[in-house]
Amino acid sequence: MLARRLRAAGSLSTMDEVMLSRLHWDVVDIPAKTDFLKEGDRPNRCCLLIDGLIIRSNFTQGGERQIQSVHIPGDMPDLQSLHLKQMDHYIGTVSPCRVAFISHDAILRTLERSKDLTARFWRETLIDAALYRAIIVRNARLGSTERLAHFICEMWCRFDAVGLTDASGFPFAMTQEMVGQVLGLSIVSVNRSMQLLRAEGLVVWDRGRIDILDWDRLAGLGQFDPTFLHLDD
Amino acid sequence: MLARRLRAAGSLSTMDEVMLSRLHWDVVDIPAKTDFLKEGDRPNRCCLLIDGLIIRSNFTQGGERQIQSVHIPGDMPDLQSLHLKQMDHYIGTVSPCRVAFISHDAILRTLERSKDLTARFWRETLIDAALYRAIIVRNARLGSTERLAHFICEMWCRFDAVGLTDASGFPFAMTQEMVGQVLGLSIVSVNRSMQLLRAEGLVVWDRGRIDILDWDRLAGLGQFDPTFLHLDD
DNA sequence: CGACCCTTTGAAAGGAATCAACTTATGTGG
DNA sequence: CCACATAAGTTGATTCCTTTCAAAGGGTCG
Repeated sequence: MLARRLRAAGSLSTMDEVMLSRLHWDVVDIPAKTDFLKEGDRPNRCCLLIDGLIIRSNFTQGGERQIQSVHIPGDMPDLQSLHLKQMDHYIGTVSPCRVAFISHDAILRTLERSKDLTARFWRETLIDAALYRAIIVRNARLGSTERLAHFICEMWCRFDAVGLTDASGFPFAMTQEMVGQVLGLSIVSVNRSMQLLRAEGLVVWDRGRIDILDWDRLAGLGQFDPTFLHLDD
Repeated sequence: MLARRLRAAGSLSTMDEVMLSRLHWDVVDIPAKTDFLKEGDRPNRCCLLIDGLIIRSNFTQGGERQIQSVHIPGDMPDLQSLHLKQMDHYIGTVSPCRVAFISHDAILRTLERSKDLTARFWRETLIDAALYRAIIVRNARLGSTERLAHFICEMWCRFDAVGLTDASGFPFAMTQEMVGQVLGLSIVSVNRSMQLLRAEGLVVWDRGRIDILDWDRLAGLGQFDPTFLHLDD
C-alpha cells in the first residue's frame, strides 16, 4: 500500500522496495468517530491508513469543529509528527478504520539509508501542504455550491489515484454535517448545495456513496484544476 | 540568517554550520508588488527572504486573489519546490525585497551529507503546513474582527521570533486590501474590524507599522494559541 | 500642486447561518 | 417482524454578517 503510493512519484529502486517491505507495521482496527491522536500529544509513531476515512480537525473555543483534511487509504495522516513533535490538532476516524502504525525510529533508520525514500516521504508532506493551500482558496473565495463541487472533485481524483473508484463513483462515508465542517458551511447550506448539484444532474450522493454524472460541468462549477494534487509532476 | 532560523530547533553541529556557510547564494533585490514565481513554473532554485515581505497567492477564475501565506525575513517561501516540481501558486513581493537564491542542486548536495540538516529543512516545510492548517480554521470559524486579531498575533510572534520587533511593534508593509486577501474579507470589513481593535485600545496600525497595546485581550479576542507556530517544540 | 494610492464612511443587497420543525433511514430489542 | 429510538437528511422562515457599490477624505511623492 505504502510502496504503491510512493511509486506515484516514479519507480522505486529494488533496495528501497526491500527496505519498505521489511518495516514492521502494527495493524490495528479503530472504531468509527474516534479521535486517536489529540492536540498536545507527542506521538512516537506514524500511521498509514489502510481502510476507512480519517479526518484531521481542530476546535474553536466555542467547540465548533473545523476539519482541515480528509484522508483516504494510502495516506499517512500524521507523517508530520516525524519532525513536529507536538500535535497541534486532532486525528480521528470517520468510519471504522484499519490503520498500520510504525515507529518514528523505524522510519528514520530507513530514511537514513535512502535519500530517494527521504525525498518521497518529504514530498508526501509537501503534497499535504499543497492541499491545504487549495483549501484556503476554495473556502475563502468560492460560494457554497462551488465549494462543494470542488471538494467532490478533489475526493474523486484522490480516490481514483489509489484505485478506489469504479466506473462513476466511490464510497464516501462522511455525513453532510462533516462536509460542512470541511467547507466552513452549515449543514443546511451543504444540504441545499447538494440538492442543487443533484438537480443539475452533476452528482448523486446517497447512502455512503458518491457518483459523478457530469465531470466536466462539476469541475467547471467548482473551478477545479487538479494541478495542486501533484499526482504526477 | 538561514542558520539562525534553523537553530530555532536546537543548535547545529560545527560541520553543519560550515556546510551552510559554504553555500553559494545569489543575492537579488526585487521591487515591490512583483510576482517572481508563477503558477506552472518549474524553478531549479529556492529563495531565502532577507529583507521585505513576500506573499504566496492564487487566483480564482474571476481574478480574485487569495493570499495563502505571508513570509517574513528568514523564511524560504518556495522551499517546497525542492520536491514539488511544478508551482501551483504565485510568489511575489509586497514591499521591495532582498532575496538570496540558491540552486536545488546545491541544497540537495548539502542535505545528502547531513541527516540533521535534512530534518531541519523538512521541518521548515512542516511548519509552513501547520500555519496553513491554522489559517483554515481561522478563516472558516472566526468572525472578521477575530480573524484580524488572530492574524496580527501571528505576525507579531513570527516577527518576534526572528528579532524584528521592538518594544511594542513591528514594521508591516501590507495594505488593508492585502490583509483582506489573507483573511478572505473585503477591504471594507478589514477597515471596520481594524477600527474596532483600535477603538478597544488593542492595536494601532499606522503608516506601515503595527503596535500592540494589549496583547492579552488581542490574543483572547483572536483565540490565538501560538502552539501551531512550533517556535519551540 | 496635483495625481495616485490608500483609508474611511454610508447605504443597500445578498448569501449563509440560525432556528425550529418534519421526514426519512438505520438499528435495536421485545 | 414490528415498535421504538436514534441518526441523518430535508424544508421554510427569519436574522445577521459581510459584501457590494459609491463617494469622500487623507498622505505621499514626483
